[in-house]
Amino acid sequence: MKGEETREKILETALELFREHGYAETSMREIAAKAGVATGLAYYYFQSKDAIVLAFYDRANRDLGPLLEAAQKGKKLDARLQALVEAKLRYFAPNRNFLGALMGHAANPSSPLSPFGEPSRAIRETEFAHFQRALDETGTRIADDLKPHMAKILWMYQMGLILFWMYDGSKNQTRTDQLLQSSLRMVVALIKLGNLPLMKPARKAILELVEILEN
Amino acid sequence: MKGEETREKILETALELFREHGYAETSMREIAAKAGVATGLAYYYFQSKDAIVLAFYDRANRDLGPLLEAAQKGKKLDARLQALVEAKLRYFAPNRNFLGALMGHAANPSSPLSPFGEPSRAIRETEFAHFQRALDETGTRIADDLKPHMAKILWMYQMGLILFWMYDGSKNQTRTDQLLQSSLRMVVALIKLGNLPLMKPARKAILELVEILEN
DNA sequence: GTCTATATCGGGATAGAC
DNA sequence: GTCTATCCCGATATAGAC
Repeated sequence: MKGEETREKILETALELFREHGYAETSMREIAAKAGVATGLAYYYFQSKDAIVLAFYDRANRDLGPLLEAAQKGKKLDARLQALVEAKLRYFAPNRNFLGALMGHAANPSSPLSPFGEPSRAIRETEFAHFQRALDETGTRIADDLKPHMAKILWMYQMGLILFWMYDGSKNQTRTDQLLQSSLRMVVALIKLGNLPLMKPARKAILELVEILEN
Repeated sequence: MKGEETREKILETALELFREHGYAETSMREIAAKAGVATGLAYYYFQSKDAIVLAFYDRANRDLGPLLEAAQKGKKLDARLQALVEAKLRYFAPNRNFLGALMGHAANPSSPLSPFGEPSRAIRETEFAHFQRALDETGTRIADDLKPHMAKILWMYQMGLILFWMYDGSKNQTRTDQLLQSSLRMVVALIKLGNLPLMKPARKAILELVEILEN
């Protein structure tokens, strides 16, 4: 067993243990032992425990490509957005428990595990693109001033939903489903409303916020 | 009363080191050493490193009492809200660096350090009360359906601002100031707008969200 | 009740030999 | 590429001094 195979074996074992016992509760020693390698070797392939998570993000991003592709079929914006979010939640569902622990780092953009940080930039960009595509292909009309930011706004909305889902203690995360339904209606309604000329001041306010948030 | 002094000494030293080197980078051994006590004693007074942070929250809450009191002077809602938020930011400013590291736990309500968790419930409640008071004393009119939730909504808004501030890399956190200005105007405008009868459906949507979020 | 000293455990991470 | 040994950390436990 060499190189890439060993790496894969370690990653696979680590994720298994994360799912079973949680992230913090799983030690590198355990991972190495169960994978049948020395502790040092695990560190040879992954600089840190965090790095294992980044590898997981990376794989998730690759796997999600076709799934999100398939979600881009609806004719209407709300259907697309719902499909995009649901595809993601479905994919991550088996890992929901340990992902929650990781999202603890979400708020800190300088944490390597934060979805807002540098290491996950590439992943984030492909996600923006999916939202952009949903907007474009459904012919959603958006006022010129807001247009360049709308995909990012939707992405942030999605992150909020995912965050909620991770800590949703309700059975089968039914509360997340409710939230998705209600909030989605609101979001789509707001996008439509936002086009009215009389909403210009509101758009300006939102724009101001978005620009401050983006640096 | 020798005990209380030692406790204070350890807490003070810990916060100093947290400010200087960050939370994760400071060890209990260091804290004890610099405080001139045995490691075991630090654990005698604080069950864990986290417990030191909780003690800090606690003291902050006591200290903030009079400061927030003083902020409740404005005649208008926006002035009050701004004063409340600014008082808090001012108080926490010296600890901004290490607080950022702690907020990493913010998203996880089951973390003992999360501002949304059980251990900080008491603190949270007094904060709600301050927002409620600002609403009451400025005679802010709020539709009956939203009324019971408005203080909590404002509290969440404030937490968002604090979160932004903690990771605001701009000089003197000027971007936070901007964000406070722009967002505050929006919030107040929305509260006023929300009273219009034609906003009933919007209120209902918000209410739905708040109720799902509150369990 | 307050405090020191020390031993011990399992954790993340590293160095260096093979 | 792989392993063994080691380091420092947070945390726990304990024995004993005042």
